[in-house]
Amino acid sequence: MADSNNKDTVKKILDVAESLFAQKGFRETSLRTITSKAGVNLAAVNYHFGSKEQLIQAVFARTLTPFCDALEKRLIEHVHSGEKHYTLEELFDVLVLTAAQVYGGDVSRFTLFMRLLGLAYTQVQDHLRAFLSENYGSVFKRILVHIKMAAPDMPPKELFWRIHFSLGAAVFTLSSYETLREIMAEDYQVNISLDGTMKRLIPYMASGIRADVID
Amino acid sequence: MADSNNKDTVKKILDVAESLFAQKGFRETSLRTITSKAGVNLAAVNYHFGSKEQLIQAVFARTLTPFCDALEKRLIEHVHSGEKHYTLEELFDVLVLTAAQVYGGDVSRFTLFMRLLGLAYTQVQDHLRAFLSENYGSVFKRILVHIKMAAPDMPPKELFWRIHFSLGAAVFTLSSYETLREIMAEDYQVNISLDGTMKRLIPYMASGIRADVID
DNA sequence: GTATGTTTTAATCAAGCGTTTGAATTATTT
DNA sequence: AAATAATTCAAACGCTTGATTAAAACATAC
Repeated sequence: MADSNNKDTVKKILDVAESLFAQKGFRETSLRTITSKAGVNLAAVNYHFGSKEQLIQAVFARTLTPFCDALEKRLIEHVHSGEKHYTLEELFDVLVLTAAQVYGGDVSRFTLFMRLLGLAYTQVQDHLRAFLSENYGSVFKRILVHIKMAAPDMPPKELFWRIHFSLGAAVFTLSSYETLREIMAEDYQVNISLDGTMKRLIPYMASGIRADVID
Repeated sequence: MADSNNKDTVKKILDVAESLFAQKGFRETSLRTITSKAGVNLAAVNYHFGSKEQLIQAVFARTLTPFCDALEKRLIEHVHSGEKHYTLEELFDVLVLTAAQVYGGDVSRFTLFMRLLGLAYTQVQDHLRAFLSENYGSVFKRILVHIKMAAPDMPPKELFWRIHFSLGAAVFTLSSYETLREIMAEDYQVNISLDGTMKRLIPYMASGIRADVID
């Protein structure tokens, strides 16, 4: 079993696929482009992953699994610690911190992945949606519980909407981060960081969620 | 010149293409699917529009042109009227009203188009981005001016970010409106309307944009 | 050093794509 | 009614796609 070479090929494919999927989308990235750019044979994808669909899922799992595990651990620990509920800002901070921890400072890979997450919402990949909800749905539900504790006075329906508004703001912004960065540099002569962008998102989302309910 | 039949074919193609593009994306919708569903010949697209790319642009133009014209007219009129600047809420209301006017109550077509707008951001279609910015960039800039008047104390960079956060919230929410509606009905036994959703977006975005700047 | 299982390779397959073509059909003009 | 222009049609073209195959190369174990 040539494990060293094996892992090389698998990793090379995952790296290139992640990058190309984020740049072009799933459908518009061919296995030929991936394998040639990774310097491996065309058949390697089907050999190591089974199919293109399973490669897509593997790309998500590689990042999502450690992130969700780390996040779940933090959330559970906080409940067990007996400390006060998170505020919205604290909760969002935990998300950002956990993301930073998992990515270990590799900003461009993080933005790449946020783009992928955005694509997962907008591109038709039924197998992906099923895969994500099956494997990571429970963590999402756990976050929901913490948001509800942070905004106890908000009517549940209203809260539901505003969480989705926030999700949209975050996914949309982070997935088009590279473009926005360029515009920012051109129009405002300012270089912004990903960290800074996420920090800016937090007060926006928190304030939006807490807005007065008119109804 | 068989104009009546011509317009029929053109309209049939546009209707079907709009719907399919919104459901599946541009790349994953083939001309064969469009033409067969529209009941016209495969070659009709290339005959009437020139290419698939130009068909995509035509789908956007059909809705965007009347919308932007109507919006521009309203904004200019308000400036000339000498009344006070719009508040953020009033400005967003104008956007919603104009959209409703252009769509004339056809909610499903409106949400369809919002999905398309979301796709335009996330799918790689350089020709589309160029087409949109060339034809509708001036209207976008005009809206920016009004937002700046509505939030005069906000530092321009911060405002820039928050506008994009809001754009993300709106596009994301409205483009997945149908799905959210189903979840809402299931989990909360409530039927929500598109109008109601947009109305809910307004205080969220306005409050988010006005959040305290920490810097 | 031979045997065994794993990985890589090049070639090929069937299917789907956007586009083009030239003839047939339909509508308009004279 | 004849001539002309616009539209529709079926068929084909060249190309790219994901997947499969059988042979070659490689690593590991005995």
